[in-house]
Amino acid sequence: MPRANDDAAALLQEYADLLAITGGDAFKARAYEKAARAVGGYHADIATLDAKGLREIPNVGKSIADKVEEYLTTGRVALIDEARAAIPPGVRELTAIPNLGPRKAMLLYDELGIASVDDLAAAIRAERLRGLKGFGPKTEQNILHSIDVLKRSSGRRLINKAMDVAEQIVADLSAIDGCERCTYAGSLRRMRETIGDVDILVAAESSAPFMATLVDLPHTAEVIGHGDKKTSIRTDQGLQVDLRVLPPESWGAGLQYFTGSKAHNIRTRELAVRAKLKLSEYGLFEAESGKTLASRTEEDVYARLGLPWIPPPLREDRGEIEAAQRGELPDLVTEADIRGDLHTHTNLTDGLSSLEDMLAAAHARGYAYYAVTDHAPDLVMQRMTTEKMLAQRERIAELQGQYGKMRILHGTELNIAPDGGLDWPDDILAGFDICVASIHSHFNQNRADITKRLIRACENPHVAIIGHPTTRRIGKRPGIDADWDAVFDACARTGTALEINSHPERLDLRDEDILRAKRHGVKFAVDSDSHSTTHLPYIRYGVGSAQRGWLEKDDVINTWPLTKLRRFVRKGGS
DNA sequence: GCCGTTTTCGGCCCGACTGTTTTCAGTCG
Repeated sequence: MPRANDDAAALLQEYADLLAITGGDAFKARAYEKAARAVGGYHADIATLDAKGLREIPNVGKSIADKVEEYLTTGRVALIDEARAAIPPGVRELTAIPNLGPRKAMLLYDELGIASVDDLAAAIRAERLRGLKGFGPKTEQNILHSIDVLKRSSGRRLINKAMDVAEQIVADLSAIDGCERCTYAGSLRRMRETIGDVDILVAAESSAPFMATLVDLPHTAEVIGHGDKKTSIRTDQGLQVDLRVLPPESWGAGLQYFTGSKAHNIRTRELAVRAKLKLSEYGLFEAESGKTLASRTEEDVYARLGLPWIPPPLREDRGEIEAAQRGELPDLVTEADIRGDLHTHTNLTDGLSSLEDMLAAAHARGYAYYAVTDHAPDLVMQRMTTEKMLAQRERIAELQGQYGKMRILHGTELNIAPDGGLDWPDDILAGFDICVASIHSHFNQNRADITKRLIRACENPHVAIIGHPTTRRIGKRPGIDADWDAVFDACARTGTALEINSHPERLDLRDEDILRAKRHGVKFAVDSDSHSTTHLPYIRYGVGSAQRGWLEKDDVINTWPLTKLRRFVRKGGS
């Protein structure tokens, strides 16, 4: 279920944006931004906190605690409502365009009355921005391109947002009398990186109580359609949810049908037709007699088609049918296989939680090992120093053994400079248990330079993992342009793992990249890149991507026992 | 607006890049 923390954080962030747009005190805006981040990543559910508890959240003082409390009791904050009323919502929307910040958004609104992304695109095409201070031809082109990127991703949600909604609805519907089965299907069950709408299935004799409950849920904002077999609603966050209630004997066929993908279902239906059968959401039937052959479970349906059950993340018609027919489906890695997280932060750099809190949360997840990998000095804004790093190492040595048998690894996330160089010289790097190296800037280098840059990082004997390799941010920033086949070759040759970063905004590498990299013999690390204790569970989404990339347990280095992992990290050195 | 102390106000992540400008503002990480 979405925590109140997320809603409050969004509200505080909105107020920070509004302050920045109206040109208020920049430090005040920053204060709200910092508070928003802290509330969003706070370990406790704010709905359970009193005024004093709220004040204990870092960067939350009296004024912001009062506003959060007002939100918790009334559902709104008067001051934020006022600020919102002063600026059309479309103006804030403009700042979602990369390289267009609050000042330019406000200028566009003040000078030209532009109050939406569509307005802006139209204004540029009508050449109305000519002569506007700070906007030249290059900027116009960049904005148009960015709007394009934005549009292409619009309408789809990050997987964690859709998952929160789906899991809450499944819990609500499962509690109703007469509910035999209930789960989510569709692209969410296939663990796609973004979700268009949420499909919920229920197996029950009578549909009415489920339909009625969905329509009356607190987050239901609009009823799109309300029928006997199907009801569709839109949540207050604009996410469409379709509920289908199936007779229990059709559960398996329905689940198979509504899980998709469309391409996979076309293939399974073709198989049916060739066997003189008919496959629908109600079951697998003999074409002539109409006799039901299978429908109660997915396993039955696949078996009657001559196939083993196919895990949903594989159902994209990317060769899974053929592999299933040959009995060569991969034995996919699962979340339970993950023995540790190899890329995480603390509040020593830009994390929100303390070292001790992160370790306690990692231990609670049952990890056998856990790497602390704060940023290194080249990311100047993080103000890391060699002294701070060494102090952290000492502290970790003290804490070793205090979290059951979990081994704490001292690592770092290095910054790969434009020339492929790293923050620290080799003798310092040698002191770490594990080094992740990632690109954080200069995304626009040409393909040849980026490729050389990544390969040079791989060739460093201390770099075990390339973090978020493409640096993309879903819906916000495309990935860097590299000769990936050359990079994958270098990873395989040097024994450098590629990260599958599990943060829902990154999911980097993507499933297609993973499939490609695996063919080069690359190993992978599924990491959370946690900046708060609340981010550790994101690993499930990285595992989802790994499954979509057909990875097995042995492909993922953080499923390995520590001794084997340590051998890999040494890259053939001593 | 928050924080930390120098306990009552001054500092707040800092540097680089881009596209604009003609010396810099805005944006980003």
